[in-house]
Amino acid sequence: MTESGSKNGTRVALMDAAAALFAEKGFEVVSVREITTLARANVASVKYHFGSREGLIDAVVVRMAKPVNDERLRRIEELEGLGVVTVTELITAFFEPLFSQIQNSPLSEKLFTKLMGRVVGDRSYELPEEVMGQFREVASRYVPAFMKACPGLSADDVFWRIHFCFGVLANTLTHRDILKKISDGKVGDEKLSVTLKRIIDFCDAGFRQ
Amino acid sequence: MTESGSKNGTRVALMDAAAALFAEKGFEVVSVREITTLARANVASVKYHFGSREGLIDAVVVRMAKPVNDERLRRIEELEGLGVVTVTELITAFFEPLFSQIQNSPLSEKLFTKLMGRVVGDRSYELPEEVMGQFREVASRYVPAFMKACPGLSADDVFWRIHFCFGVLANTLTHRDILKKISDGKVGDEKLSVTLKRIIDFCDAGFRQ
DNA sequence: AAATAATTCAAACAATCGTTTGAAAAATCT
DNA sequence: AGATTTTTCAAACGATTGTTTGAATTATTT
Repeated sequence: MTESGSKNGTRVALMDAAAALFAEKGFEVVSVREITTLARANVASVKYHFGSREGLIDAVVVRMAKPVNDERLRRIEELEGLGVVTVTELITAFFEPLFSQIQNSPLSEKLFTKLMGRVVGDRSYELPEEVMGQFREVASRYVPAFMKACPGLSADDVFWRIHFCFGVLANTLTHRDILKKISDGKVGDEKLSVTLKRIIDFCDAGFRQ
Repeated sequence: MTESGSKNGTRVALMDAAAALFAEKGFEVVSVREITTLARANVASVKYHFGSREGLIDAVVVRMAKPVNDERLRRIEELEGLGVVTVTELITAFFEPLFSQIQNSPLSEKLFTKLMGRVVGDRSYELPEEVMGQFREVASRYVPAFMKACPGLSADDVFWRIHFCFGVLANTLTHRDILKKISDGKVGDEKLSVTLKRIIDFCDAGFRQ
């Protein structure tokens, strides 16, 4: 009944295996048996530790999204404590937490970004209410900040543009391979930090118009 | 053995039903029996007309993507025949064909846009090679045009920014409901043409930076 | 009208799905 | 140590998956 530590071996093994498989193939097409096989655990362990397959998915998503949204909130507070805030700073504070969590993840950079893209963008999967609540809270903090940073923008404008930024992010993270295919292999290989800068610049310009 | 017309009743009924269900739920989670039930056809009709479930998916995707990509090619030729082309014109020529096809679709505007978003953005589904080839062709025409319109941009830059535009589009089309949830129902209800203008403006600014 | 081809149909295929069971094993506590 | 709880396990559950069959039906051609 310990909270964490050396116990929960099977539990985290299941989540790690599930995360890797979800990243590679998507939430809907990975079976419980695939997960338990990769985790070297019994089929029934999913029900025991997470109640159901859905419970496992939710746990994986929450584990990934929680620290990101927490850092988003931490960073906007930090920004607002310093005085006037620019759009560029807000966008950076919104995006960078995604990438700063890569180090803390059991997944490789590639798999982590893919999974994150799926969490943000995968259709046919309903986000857990806990994560939706986190997004709501993040939005409730960032939207007014964006409105203050861009006088003349309505709340509608800001919501839509944040939504657009999400889209850029989600599509970029999961679909670098498609870019490679379309460009005949000429484009798509670069360090993640370079890509992140591209994203931020694009969204920054789009936001400010 | 006629090409089209009053024949192929079951065939198009299957595609219409499948398209509606794919739009609503995603490609991976719709069963053949769901489709055939909605189409009032026999289970075996999918194998008979399309070879397999995959074949049906591909047919639905091709039917949707083909005219859009055709119009994209038509419009860029039209533009280039007129002389100097601006980024805004290119982006518009790239996006509008998506929306001008709504009238020709058996789906409602809402379902059509959702399905289109899935075609562009759904992970865990591999696009048919035919459609990938179309995208390649479209890219091979638009990328040089964008480079000419934005002196100083490399091919890398252009590919990435087109990729970003795709992301904005895909996420916007399928996830208007999420925007509504996050904004507590305050944002998300507006005519499609208004949203399209938002998208174009955002991408236009992002592209030109 | 007879013959041929195209299409539909009910029924069953084997495979896999998520879940459940109840007992064995391991870990923890008294 | 024994008692108690937590965790694992093999085996099977019923349901659903995409696919296949072979005969019945419909449409087309001769």
